[in-house]
Amino acid sequence: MPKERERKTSLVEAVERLAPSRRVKRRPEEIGDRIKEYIRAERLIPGDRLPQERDLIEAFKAAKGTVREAMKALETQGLIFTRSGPGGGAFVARPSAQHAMELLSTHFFFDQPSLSDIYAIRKALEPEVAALLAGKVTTEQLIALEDTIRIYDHPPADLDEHYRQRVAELDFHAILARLCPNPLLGFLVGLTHNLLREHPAACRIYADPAPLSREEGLSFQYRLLAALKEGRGEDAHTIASEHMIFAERYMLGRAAALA
Amino acid sequence: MPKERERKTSLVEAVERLAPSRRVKRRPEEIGDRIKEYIRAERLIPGDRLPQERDLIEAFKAAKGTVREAMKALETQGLIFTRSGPGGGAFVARPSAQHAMELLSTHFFFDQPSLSDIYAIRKALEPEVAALLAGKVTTEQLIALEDTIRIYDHPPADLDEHYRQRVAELDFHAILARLCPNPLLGFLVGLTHNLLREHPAACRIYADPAPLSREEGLSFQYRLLAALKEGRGEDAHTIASEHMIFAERYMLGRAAALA
DNA sequence: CCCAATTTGTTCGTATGTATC
DNA sequence: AGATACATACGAACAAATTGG
Repeated sequence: MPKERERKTSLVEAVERLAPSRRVKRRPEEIGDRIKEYIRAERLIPGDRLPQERDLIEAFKAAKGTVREAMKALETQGLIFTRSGPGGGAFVARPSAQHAMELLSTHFFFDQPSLSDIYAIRKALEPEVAALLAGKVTTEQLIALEDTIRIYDHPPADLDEHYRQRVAELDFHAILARLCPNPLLGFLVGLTHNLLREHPAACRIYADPAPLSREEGLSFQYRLLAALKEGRGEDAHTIASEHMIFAERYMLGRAAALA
Repeated sequence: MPKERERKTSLVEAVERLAPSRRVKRRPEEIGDRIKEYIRAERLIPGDRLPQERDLIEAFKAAKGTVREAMKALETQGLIFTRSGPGGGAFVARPSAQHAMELLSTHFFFDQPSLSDIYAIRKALEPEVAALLAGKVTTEQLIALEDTIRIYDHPPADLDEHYRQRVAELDFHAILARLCPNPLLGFLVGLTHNLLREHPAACRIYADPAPLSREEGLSFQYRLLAALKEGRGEDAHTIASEHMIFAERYMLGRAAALA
């Protein structure tokens, strides 16, 4: 394994090259930053393997626990993951939108945005998603969307199905967000869905067997699907916008009724 | 210190109450989640102190290093911070938007959104900020905004001032985002600014002494300020929207010229 | 200014778990 | 099944930082 040796050497070199400014940070932070720089400098991509724990310990002249804390921080940031066993070690991770959204949800741990705060974003962004997607949805993707609608196109038999239907309605929009050609836009819209999913008021509404006007809600999604299929971007924008206004009014009304 | 004792007891109880499902997660993750639940259950708020390392070790029957890895993960998430020395320990942190955005920047480590991806968000969201803010900006806040404009209301003397002017232009919008009564909206808009600040193409544009049409850009901000002052929400929305369209066209044009 | 107490931060040696061959 | 290579967890000791006398 000469490749392994080269990499080891270059890590040590990289470490020694950037030697100064000791002790301005705590050791694990410093090591974590160095490893980040190393990933950049070596142009490592997701799936690539990092040096072994043992080698990192040697390169940084740090204890196992310290290196492990540094790796833990990188793992929490979603930058690496680890596997044990032979051939195991730390690997560069592929950034996952889900992981990033969970990180953000701890940011809203204390002051959660209100329902109308969230819907202000949805009203502004989801129409853009719809407009971007018009005429660009493949047949399979359309089928997936229709399958999702089918979950909630009929009255629920029990409370459990009722809940699953409400989740599926969010899923419909989440699928659109994932298909969005603008990854940032898709990410932000997905984030609003995540915030809704764990919003206390929204959870109460979803769990409550509400007298929702099924036809009115469904008609938006059917019309949206048709507009997407036929590439009518402006129509898709308008429909999505009306849908969001409708959904917000419904959610705020239910929240007031339950409170 | 009876308070300290109660808290300790309730941690142990909380740990033992939720005892099942061992070994589905790795130990530090499990401990980290438990501590999060503990923070929720005890209604701890930013500034409150968590149990000492020693007590956590005892409560979870784990080794010091394991607990430290768990705390490191929470610290990385921006949920806690630690101090050493007497009276030190782990404390619940106040969520910082800056920290959260830095976490996200590692998510866009590999595939950065394009300039037009970012401007698609800005075009949709910044007008909303402007509309929300109309008539709600205090005199001091208006002064701060005017001070920022004054940084770039005149031709730059040298390349360095030119760069600082471009940064100040973003700052103007960042100030508006911070003032935004919808914290989620403010956060997301601030995120787009952060993405721009570290976007390679945007950095090149900012560093380049470009022939920008100063008057046209400035007129947007003066008109916006007037609309905000006089509470004309719809006007503010329109002006911000036009400004974003103008800014995007400018940025895309410069990017093409530099590439 | 230093000394002592307290609490986190770091190190080391060892043992255990886990996946691969 | 057994050997190997790796991460994971443990426990005791020591170092550094911070506070108050």
